[in-house]
Amino acid sequence: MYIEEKHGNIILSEVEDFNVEQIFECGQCFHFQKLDDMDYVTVAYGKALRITQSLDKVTLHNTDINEYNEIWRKYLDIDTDYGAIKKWLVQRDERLKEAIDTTYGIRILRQEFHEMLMSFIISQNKQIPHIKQIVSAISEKFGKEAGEINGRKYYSFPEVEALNKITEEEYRTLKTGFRAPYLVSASQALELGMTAKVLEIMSYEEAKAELMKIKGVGDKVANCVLLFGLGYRNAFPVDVWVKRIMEQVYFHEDTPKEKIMAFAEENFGDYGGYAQQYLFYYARSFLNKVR
DNA sequence: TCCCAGGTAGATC
DNA sequence: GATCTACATGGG
Repeated sequence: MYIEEKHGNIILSEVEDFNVEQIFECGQCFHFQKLDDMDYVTVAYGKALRITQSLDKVTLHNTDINEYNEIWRKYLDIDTDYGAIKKWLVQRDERLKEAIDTTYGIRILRQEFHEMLMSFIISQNKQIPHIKQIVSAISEKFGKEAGEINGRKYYSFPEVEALNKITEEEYRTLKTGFRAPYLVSASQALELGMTAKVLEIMSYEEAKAELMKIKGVGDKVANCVLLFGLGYRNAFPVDVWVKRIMEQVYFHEDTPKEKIMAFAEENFGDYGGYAQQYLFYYARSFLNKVR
């Protein structure tokens, strides 16, 4: 891969294992907008970024090499060798091949911890379009301006300080329903010093236990936060879709979540998070059509 | 009208 | 311990 700064953009050439549509549509991120085919805007770390792709050329619009190195390089997981990970997973288990061949261009985004915590609490028992809608409503009402692209303003997810001013009633007016008190308890935990820095130095089990002390954070939400917001790439969130696809591919019968998680830990190990995301997106693309 | 959605807490057995 | 259910809101 080559990087150059040109006309106020950062251009990545000869990019491998990268598909901007798959990266944003695969269900890991709720804070983006599709402008056109292979043309997306994402909001993270206080900035809005337009990303376009044509074959193996990826353009990060209106940014520079400093910002790339400080934010987007890690956010887009540029330094991880996905070719090697996919090869390892398929060698380990041939049954992953079809899912990985279909969703080949996913990258696990490194998103902000506090946003992942709040977003995945919102996500429970909700469909992705509605989750996106609530995340952008919260951001527009309580976040800061993160940039203007094609005449539209984008807003970052509120920082901890701003989150703490949101009442349960306000969360309810934002259509979060029964999750409103959960969101309040999560923002209190953030206020009391639960940060990415603190959690990152813990073991996976310790960090997960810490997250699950928050009311409204169970096993699945905790694993999503660990995977997408804290860098624990062994985390394997099991939701209805992952359960369905794992049952179809591996178990051929109704199987408890615990058994699925144990299987993933045993077979996918440190790469469980990657396997999970390939399977999740494949399940949503493929099982939808079969039904 | 009924069922489901990137689930979890609390009750009940 | 392992299951059952209520929980807001929206879409098919």
